[in-house]
Amino acid sequence: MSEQLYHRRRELLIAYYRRHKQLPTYDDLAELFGVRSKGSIYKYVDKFIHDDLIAKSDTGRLIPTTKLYGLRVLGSVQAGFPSPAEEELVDTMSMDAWLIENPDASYLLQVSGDSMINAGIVEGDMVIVDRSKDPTVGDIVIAQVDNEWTMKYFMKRGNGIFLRAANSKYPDIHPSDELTIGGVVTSVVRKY
Amino acid sequence: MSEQLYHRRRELLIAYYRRHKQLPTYDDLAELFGVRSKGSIYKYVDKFIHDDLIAKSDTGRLIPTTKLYGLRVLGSVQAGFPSPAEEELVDTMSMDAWLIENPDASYLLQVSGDSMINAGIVEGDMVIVDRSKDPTVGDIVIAQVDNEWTMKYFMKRGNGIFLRAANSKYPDIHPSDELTIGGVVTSVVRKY
DNA sequence: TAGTATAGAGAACAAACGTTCTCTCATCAA
DNA sequence: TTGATGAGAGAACGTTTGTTCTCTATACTA
Repeated sequence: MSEQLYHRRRELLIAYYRRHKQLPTYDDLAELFGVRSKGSIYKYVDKFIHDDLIAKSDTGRLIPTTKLYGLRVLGSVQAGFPSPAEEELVDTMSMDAWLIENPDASYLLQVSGDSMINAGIVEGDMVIVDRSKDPTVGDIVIAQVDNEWTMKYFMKRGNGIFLRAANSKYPDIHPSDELTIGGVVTSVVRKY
Repeated sequence: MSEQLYHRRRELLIAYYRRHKQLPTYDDLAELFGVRSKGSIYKYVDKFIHDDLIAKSDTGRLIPTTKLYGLRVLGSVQAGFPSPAEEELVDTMSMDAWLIENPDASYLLQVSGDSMINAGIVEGDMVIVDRSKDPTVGDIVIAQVDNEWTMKYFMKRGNGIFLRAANSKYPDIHPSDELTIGGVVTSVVRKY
């Protein structure tokens, strides 16, 4: 089969999954490729499986692999990363799966203020907060202080715990009584 | 139906989709819920659709919605965000879809070095690079200098372009001849 | 030119799938 | 106790879906 045609249809398949978050059936693929015969599609699916783009369930339905929905990882800057053209031999990974360990207990929060600037967290960033994790010293936590929610380092001295900003212009906060923790920041995401 | 039972099965459905990246069939759901009757599942699916967790295709197959695979967005720190308990009326979004505009032209890179520290990008961060975007002044780009790849601000003076680090201890780089750009950094991701 | 390989058309079939109904059994209220 | 409600069992159905085959038309090779 023509190499360009195969590549184009491969892109069509990926686009389909990205849009529908579900793999097409053989009939859908036939329509997507502009082909009337399911038997022809069958041969294509074999190639896709051989390329590890998709897999098959027990009943023959198509299921995606990371290569289909993930993003290519090219290595490391300043270590001389492989040319973006060589698309083979590279790993792929999904942001969603990588960033979020406990999806049910996690939520997103937009950052305002500059109290965590030395930790590389600036206004407008999104942080992913895991409510199910117990904070340990040095973790960045979401905490309620004086009826307001803030993001601070979780610290300990002796038996007492206190909060510290990653910005020297803010003083430490020593909670008078109980400290309500809204979760531990597990990742930071910024979009330009 | 029992509220706890419904909630538990709702979680089972979400977990299934996260693990398989594909929605179950009615038979799969029956096995997942420990129920033998497909007819019973049918009523559950109606509730899931009513909750906007899933939808149906023309042929009755289940397709996911953002509520199923997305993450809850709770608002803004320091603006008094809603209690993590109120799970209604909140938006959901998918990291993958939000971060990556051109999946085919994007790739991931791990950051080493401290040249972008003032831009809030530190060693170990992952950056998402879009190869299809043209850089404009002020963008953070991946560029090849002396056979090495670096991450720098893209700058212009008059007709000439040059690169600037977000760390005053590194000097500006004025490329002698051609400057190879590997893409524009569109987002930064950090995991603790 | 003759021969070969290959993509697609098209039909056929068994298994899987969504959908609908009826019936049973447990729970709860009056 | 009686009646109502609702979840699940189970069977039945028409359709969709994956799979396999045969045949035709086209492109390429020698």
